[in-house]
Amino acid sequence: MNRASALPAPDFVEQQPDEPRRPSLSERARAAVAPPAAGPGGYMAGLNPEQRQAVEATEGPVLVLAGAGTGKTRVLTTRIAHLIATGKAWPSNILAVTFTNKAAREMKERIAALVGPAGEGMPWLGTFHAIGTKVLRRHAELVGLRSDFTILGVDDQLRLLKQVITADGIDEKRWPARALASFIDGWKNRGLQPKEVPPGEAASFANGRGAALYTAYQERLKTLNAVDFGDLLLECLRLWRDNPDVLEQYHNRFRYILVDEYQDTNVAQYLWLRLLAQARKNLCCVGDDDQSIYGWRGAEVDNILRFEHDFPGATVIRLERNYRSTGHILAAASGLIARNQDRLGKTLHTEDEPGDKVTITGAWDSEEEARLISEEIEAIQARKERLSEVAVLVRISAQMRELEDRFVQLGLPYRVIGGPRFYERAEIRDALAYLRATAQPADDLAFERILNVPKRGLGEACLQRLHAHARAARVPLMQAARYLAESDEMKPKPRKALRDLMASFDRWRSLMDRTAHHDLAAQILEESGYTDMWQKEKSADAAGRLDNLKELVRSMEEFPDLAAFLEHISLVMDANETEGQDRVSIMTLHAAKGLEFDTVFLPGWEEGLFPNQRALDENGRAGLEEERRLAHVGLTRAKKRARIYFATNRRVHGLWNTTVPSRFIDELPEAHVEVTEAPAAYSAGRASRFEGMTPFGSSYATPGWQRAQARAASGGGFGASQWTQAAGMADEDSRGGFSDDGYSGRWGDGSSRSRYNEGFGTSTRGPRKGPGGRSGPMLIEGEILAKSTGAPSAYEIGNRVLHLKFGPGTVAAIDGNKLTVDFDKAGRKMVLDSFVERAG
DNA sequence: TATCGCGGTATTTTT
DNA sequence: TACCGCGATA
Repeated sequence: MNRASALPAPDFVEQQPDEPRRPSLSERARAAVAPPAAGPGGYMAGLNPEQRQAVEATEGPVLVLAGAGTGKTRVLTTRIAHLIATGKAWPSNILAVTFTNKAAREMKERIAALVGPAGEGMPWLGTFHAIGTKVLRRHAELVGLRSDFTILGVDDQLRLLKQVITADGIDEKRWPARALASFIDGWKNRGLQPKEVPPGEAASFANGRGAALYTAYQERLKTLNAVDFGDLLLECLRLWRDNPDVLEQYHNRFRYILVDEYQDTNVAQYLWLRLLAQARKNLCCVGDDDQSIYGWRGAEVDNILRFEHDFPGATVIRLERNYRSTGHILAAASGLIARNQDRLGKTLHTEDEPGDKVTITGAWDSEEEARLISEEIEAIQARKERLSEVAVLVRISAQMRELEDRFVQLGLPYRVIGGPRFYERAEIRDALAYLRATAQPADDLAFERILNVPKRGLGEACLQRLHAHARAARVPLMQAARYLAESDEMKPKPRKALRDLMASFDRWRSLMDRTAHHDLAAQILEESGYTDMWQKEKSADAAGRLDNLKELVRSMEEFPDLAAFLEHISLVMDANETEGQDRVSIMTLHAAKGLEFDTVFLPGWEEGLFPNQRALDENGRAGLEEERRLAHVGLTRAKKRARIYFATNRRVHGLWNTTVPSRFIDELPEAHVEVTEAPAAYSAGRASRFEGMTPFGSSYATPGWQRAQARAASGGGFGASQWTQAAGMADEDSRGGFSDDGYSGRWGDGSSRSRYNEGFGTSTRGPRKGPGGRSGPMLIEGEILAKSTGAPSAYEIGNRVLHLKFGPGTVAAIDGNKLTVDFDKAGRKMVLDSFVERAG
């Protein structure tokens, strides 16, 4: 429904690229009727002085350092409105770049709200990649492509690389395609074409074959008329450098350039912007060096740190007034980030009240941590606060599972944000491959992908044969297939399968101009046996996949034809957000950037996990600082409450490890933080306050679960300082040598750390198997009972149901709103009926 | 050609 | 522990 507006409108009515576009009639009429007003009550209303300055400094290079919650997007959108309102530029003269489709969409909406109805405004507002695509499609022939080039997803890219590697006679097991992909991505991020790769780096893959493989890969892409994500920027650079006249067109067109999240730009993007901005120099970059968390993906904090140097005479404006968080939260976050050396430095302040202090809570293990969090959330729920204002932000997705398990048991509604993107999902890419193969018979990658999906007996052997023939005859795979289906080179069975498949493609292709493209898509998925394949599959996510396919078909209606759909699909499809329901959000810290919640839970603040050992090992101080920025991002997501947790024991790759609280905890300014008392329910062991609290505590003779209780009870007894003392030795080491030694023992390799944990069993097969062991099930049972309403269930024994996590199953017994279900895959479980739906 | 079981591996992931 | 990808099997 709002997907229509969610997808950037296909730009069918573009003007000629040569001259700056004249405003359309409606644009002129609208401007005449309702000019946005800058005065009181106008678009400038409510801006603070710095924000206003950022809006009005239209000429020359401008860097807006916008701290978390300081109204960054507001400035950006108002600035665009201002440019338009003052007649300095038409919407089509403004280039506004974002990183995500979501950000682009939001900006579009907000601008529409400021300057007038949506519709044709801002044709050049979009992601780097979307705009790069648009540019390339216009000048494709100048970089050796056709304008209908396809954009490869990561999986296509990997398959292609695998082929390239094997074709070079290299053992793909020793030199995996994934590794090469990350090399190539790295080079592309830095704007390097194959011949520009430093020899030393090229040598590090497959005994010096790196650069050659990169070259071969690029050649394969050109043959296939395809590009990968990196090329969308890289090819623009090549285009503009080799064709000054084309670059000049864009200089004339883009009179003002705005960039969102500048701290996340990589070298290629920097070069891209510099080329475009060099003529008029009206470049406005908005960002926050303290929120740069994508260094590992090629983002260069340096771009923002060097801005004044790169663009001489730049105006730098700092937005430091925070409109989001209460005082203590902001002060805690500021105190933490102040420890970073590589930063331009901002001091956030708020006029809001101090509010609650940031809390720190220690838990015995990750299970208890999940329990404490879920209990707090239940309290929030009981207070009738909205769950959509609550988020749990984790460092790594592996942390999510325990939380999810817990939430499922309690019946707490949650949603996981992130995960695989809609268009990256296997079923979507398969469906797209069918459509591509139908619309573009020369699309070998697409054809190869679906040749044996669903299984039709056309396996590896058949594919090899097709390849051989295609290569020999220099024709696309599809054509080779057609030939082989008629020749007698193949055994009867596969031959018939191939012939049937080709007949199907012919039929679909003949329907293309007679059938609505979305109906055709549905028909293709049906007749190819693809939907059948998932219907037969009994796994938990099969139903979801079928839904996704339906969603895909539905979203096609928004486009005029198949070609238009395929052109835009790879860049703009978003995960279908099931909004509207009141749920707790669980996501990684990375995914949380740009969001805000009343209450934010931050579990897992432990050395090794957060800051992450690997980040430390691989990037030393820079890695540590990026982790610290991540912590800062996490804290600044909170409007009213931020709660930090750490667990003393956590299972890593299946082994139990004893952990030390994160150094970030000790780095928080004490005045704005409090260490929580354990909830009354767990105060049974209060006396044993000093037991079980250190990683090498004396209490290991006590059964695990008892220690957990004691530990929780003593929660308030030891502040950060006590921890520092208790864990002093480990702490010192971990601080000293994060890049090479001391505590370097990689997490999960107990060897070098066991000296801190003598007798404790750093890595065991489960510390909690003592008598009484897991008191868990009992407790859980109790909770389920407590929540049971006793109301008659809507289900009957024998009903087929579908569960969020466990997949399809049959109801075996009913007790109020509790169901006992025999799941096809997961076995017998007891679940709340609100967690299942009827399976058709 | 499909399936089983073994071993290796295990951050973060805007496009 | 859990998953994935590959090689050995039927």
